[in-house]
Amino acid sequence: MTLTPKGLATRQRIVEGGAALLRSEDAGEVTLDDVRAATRTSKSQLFHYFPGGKEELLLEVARYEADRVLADQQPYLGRLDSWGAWEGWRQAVIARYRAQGASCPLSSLMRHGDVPGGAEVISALLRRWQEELRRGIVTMQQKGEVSPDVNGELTAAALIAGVQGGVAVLRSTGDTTHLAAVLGLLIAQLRDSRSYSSPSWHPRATAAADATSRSNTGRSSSSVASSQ
Amino acid sequence: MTLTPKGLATRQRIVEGGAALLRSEDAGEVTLDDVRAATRTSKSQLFHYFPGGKEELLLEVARYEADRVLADQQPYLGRLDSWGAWEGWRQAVIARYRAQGASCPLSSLMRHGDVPGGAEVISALLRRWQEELRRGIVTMQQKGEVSPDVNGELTAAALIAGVQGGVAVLRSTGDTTHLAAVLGLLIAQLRDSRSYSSPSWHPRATAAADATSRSNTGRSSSSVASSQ
DNA sequence: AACTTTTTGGACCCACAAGTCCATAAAGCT
DNA sequence: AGCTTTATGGACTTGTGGGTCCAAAAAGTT
Repeated sequence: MTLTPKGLATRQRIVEGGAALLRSEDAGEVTLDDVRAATRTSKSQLFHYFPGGKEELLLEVARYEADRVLADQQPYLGRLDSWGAWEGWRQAVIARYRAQGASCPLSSLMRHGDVPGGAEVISALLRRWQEELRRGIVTMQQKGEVSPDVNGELTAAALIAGVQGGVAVLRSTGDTTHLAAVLGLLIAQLRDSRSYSSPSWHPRATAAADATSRSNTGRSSSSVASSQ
Repeated sequence: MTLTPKGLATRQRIVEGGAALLRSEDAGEVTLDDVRAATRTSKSQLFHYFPGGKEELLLEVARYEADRVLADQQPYLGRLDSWGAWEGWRQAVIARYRAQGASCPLSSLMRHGDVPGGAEVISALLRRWQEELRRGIVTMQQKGEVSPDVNGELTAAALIAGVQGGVAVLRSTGDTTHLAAVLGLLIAQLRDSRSYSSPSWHPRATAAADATSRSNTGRSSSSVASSQ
């Protein structure tokens, strides 16, 4: 069951066509017949290249899209070593998802619990993504642009949540305000951290239970980023 | 076509049963037969009380759940007038969604674009939610606990995005870290804002295009909240 | 060229889920 | 009680979508 060049091309065409469909339609709504029509293939081809049927096809599309997600954030994401790069990244994210508008194929799969391995693809993506952000924060700390007191891991996690939520809101309201706001605020917080001060309370990455007691007397200011 | 008390009760039973199902299963996966079984009703009853069929039923469930979302955040959400209340709110949100775990019925509907009016229910919920948060911020500003320079509208939007994203991540990884982190950070930013300082750049709610130029020289510190 | 393997077309099957229909039971009303 | 309206049960229809199958075309191999 080896793949000839021709077969490989066909397979790729199917994946890309499927991805395109999932960008405009929900995962549960796309039918194999849609894919067939969009890729000018026959039923037997779909099952030939994806013996596991729809599930396997969707999983492959998910992998394909997961790579695109990170790729679309380059070159910024890989080089978060200046405030300009951070702003560029923020804009790239906003632009990407504004353009996409409808429903991103991944969140389609995200909740498609019935696809075994789908959750794994998603969480792997989130891990890679978060790690890139964390490295960006560390880089900024090394350059003295971000306070060493900042917990990079936690802030990266917050940024990930912010992106996901911003995109979720965007998808259901068509408005980029929330996405822009949360990223702007979190980045502003990073930027302002360097200006120094007295954190009476230190961030912990591996915090055990809950930080209910957080009496804080540090003085500081917070700036707020904006963009519609 | 008036509803007798008995009929009303049945109708309610269907809505609640449907909501329960949607809490554990995806909207697209739940069948009318599932609802029928779970609510001990017959096919004809479903169509009797919801002539619009599945669509109308889902919409009704969405409305029902939307109310619950806000209700589950009380009494904190309606009374964000102290840092304790904010922390209580944060904990309530985390607890609620951790307990729910699986998929929230709303996000199920959120992307179910084929349900006319569904998007409206969602965005109405988000608006109400965001407004409550905004009022909380204003209250804190009036009490001098939050800097008047903070843009409440924008910060509330960011919190909404944070919650949505945190929950999204939670749903696909089972981890509350992101949710806790983003809320913790945003609230910490609010708390630290009061400590005063010199915002050279002022937040704007109705900002026109993009804030690419945000040279900021304000001095401040940032604290980071944590919680597993 | 003869033969094997891969690729492709599309008819067919099957399960399942939404929605329809009619008959019957149970209220509600006078 | 007698009549009307509402509530309920469940069989039946219908459309659709995933998956199977077989046969033929196109490569690849010697």
